[in-house]
Amino acid sequence: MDYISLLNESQRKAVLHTDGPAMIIAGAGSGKTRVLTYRIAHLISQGVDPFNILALTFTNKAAKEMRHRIEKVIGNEAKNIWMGTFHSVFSRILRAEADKIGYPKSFTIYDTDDSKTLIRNIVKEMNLDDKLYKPNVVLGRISSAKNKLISHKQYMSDPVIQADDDAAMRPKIGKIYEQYQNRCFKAGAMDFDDLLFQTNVLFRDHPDALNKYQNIFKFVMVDEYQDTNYSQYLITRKLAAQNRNIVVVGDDAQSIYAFRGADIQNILNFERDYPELEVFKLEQNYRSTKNIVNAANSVIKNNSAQLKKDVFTDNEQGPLIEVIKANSDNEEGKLVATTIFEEKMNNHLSYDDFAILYRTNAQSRAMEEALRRMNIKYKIVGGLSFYQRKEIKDLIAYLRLTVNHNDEQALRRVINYPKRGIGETTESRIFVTADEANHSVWEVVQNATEFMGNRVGTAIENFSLMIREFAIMAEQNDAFEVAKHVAKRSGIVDDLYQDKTVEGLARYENIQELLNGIKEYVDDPEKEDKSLSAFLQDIALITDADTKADEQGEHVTLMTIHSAKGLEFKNVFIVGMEENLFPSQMMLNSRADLEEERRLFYVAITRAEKKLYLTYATSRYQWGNLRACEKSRFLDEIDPKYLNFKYGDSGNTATNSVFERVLQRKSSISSLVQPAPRKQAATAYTAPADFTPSDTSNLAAGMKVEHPKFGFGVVTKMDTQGNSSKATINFDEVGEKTLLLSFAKLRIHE
DNA sequence: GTCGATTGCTTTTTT
DNA sequence: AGCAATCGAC
Repeated sequence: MDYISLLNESQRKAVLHTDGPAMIIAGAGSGKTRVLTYRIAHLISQGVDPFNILALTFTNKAAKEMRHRIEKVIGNEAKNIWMGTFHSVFSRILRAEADKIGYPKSFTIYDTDDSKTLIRNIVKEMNLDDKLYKPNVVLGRISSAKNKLISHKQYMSDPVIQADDDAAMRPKIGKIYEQYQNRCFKAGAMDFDDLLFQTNVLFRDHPDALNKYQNIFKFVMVDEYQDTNYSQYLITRKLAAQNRNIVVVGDDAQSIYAFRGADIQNILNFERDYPELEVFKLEQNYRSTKNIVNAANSVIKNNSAQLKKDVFTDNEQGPLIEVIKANSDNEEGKLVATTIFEEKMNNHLSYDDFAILYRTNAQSRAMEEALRRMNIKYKIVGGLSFYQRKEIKDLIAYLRLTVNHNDEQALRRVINYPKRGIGETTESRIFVTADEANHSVWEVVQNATEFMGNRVGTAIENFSLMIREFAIMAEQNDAFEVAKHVAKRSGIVDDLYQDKTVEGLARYENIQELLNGIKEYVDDPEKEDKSLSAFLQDIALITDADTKADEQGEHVTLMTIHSAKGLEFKNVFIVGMEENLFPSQMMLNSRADLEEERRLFYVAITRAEKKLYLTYATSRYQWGNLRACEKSRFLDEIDPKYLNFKYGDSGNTATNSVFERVLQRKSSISSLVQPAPRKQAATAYTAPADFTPSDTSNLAAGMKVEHPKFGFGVVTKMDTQGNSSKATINFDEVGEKTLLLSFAKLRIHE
């Protein structure tokens, strides 16, 4: 295959560069993936062994796609390339080298929920204020420390960090970090950040291991380099230290993961580390129309910190970008759905040609509803994935515990599910006992009758025997056989089968689906290791995409802008273009944050090939009540000559776009489309800041009271039974309510 | 120890 | 509005 002729000049130069470090600055839609795949193909055609190539991507999806494309060029050999996300590649390596750093070979990978639960437990055990030490905040601190390779020891001895935490009124985070790390270690578990952190530890403390992988990975390639953090940067630097054959591809304008520790500094570091570096710039966009490319450029221009780059396109001018204003989030959904329907019909398109992008997952709801109402098939990427469902996590927890008996989070999850009379008290006693007697938790579980009462002790020991049985079975059988057995024997299947509600049935089916998935996994001829342990390792790193997105007929795609990175669609809707939503409220505090938000907008715009729609609503439901919204500042940053305002506030003249027609139709059947009048204000009462509940022991009928949520009202009836009192109160706004005085916060007036 | 009710928190993005 | 953690009652 003569792939060279398919490339433009700068692409070709980048592909033909096979020796020494290089950086490819690739603008959006400039054929970055094409360059990467062809470069790998080229290396192999030059005689490089695919086993010596390491290609790191940011998502599983990207890895899969690239492998697929390389396969097309060079055939089966592509399978032998080391390709995957940082997390998946290095978890494989850690698995092989685990004993060197003191972890079990089949260590567990804690997902974010596991981490948060563990932190919650630790905070409780340390008797700290859980209002202050919220799992999210604490995990965030720990995570960013790990991404900078700061261990808990360093964390605690660093005066600057300590000062930060002190100032935030959270001086104990270092202590929590230490506890957290110890507990993970004892449980034989790594969290996402550990996969990278421990890889660094491995390479730091075991030069032989480092050397081994340096020799394997003679050629290193990193995609989306702008999104790597320090920990990842250091791994690649170490791996490439000997051969110096490292090529990174990135676009600083598309750096959108600073919140996860990604650091633009890595690009600068890169230039410093490799003075002999060659830089290639890919500036021609092949994806989008002129209007879209230019609009994107006019947006990103507002950022101060950018590498110099000039993205242009030879594509057609294309239609203007439509800006659509709606009155509510529901109307926004309707307008989007209707427009998609009309566009598809008029232009003989497929629903596959449409994507709806939003800033936050919560926005999908209104869109889904509208699409469903119009019978438009859609698919949501991301959000709560299959593996996050309770019943799935339950079964997985059994499997995890089977493979790793010390997995604390898994044990806690299933020791009393299905119910076997091991309650909360007993559970914490297990852990306390383990701690005091200096045993592992599993030792206590196995010999529970020694430590606790006979009845509960037997229950626990029976549980441990069951897990042992699973483990023995797992030595001889593949993941599917074990999982099938576990699902039955554990009682999960029975438990779900009892529940005849719709949701219960769905849960039952989900278990079946998981089992099917495991079956598929073991039947996959490309998987060498079909053990339960290997399976668990694999799925721990699967998040959203991979789950057969493309198989089920044509559909509109819905996702966050973050998950849309690297993808492209003919028609793109960016919805929720409102202040405090996009840009997000949380990102308005610093210039750096706002610029990241703007890059995110840039990414969103450049997903579109042919036509782009930007929509916003003037009101939207948030936390259960209606809020007025203002249109996003980002809309004003696009040069208006690329825009076509619709239904805007500035009374523009009619044109014949699909959208206009939609609106006209809308007004003619307004009774159908108008959102039902909402009761406002009634529930929107918010207590004044100085609200303090009164002592209600002398409350009596006729008194005027104020409730933080229901507002003002008059007590109409008192009802005291024993020591619990109920008051019936007629509220001005929400009518009569009966409240338990021991609960209700009431302020007595007059 | 379990169940149902109530509170209060969430929403930024992901491996 | 929706969910999880918590609380109170049986």
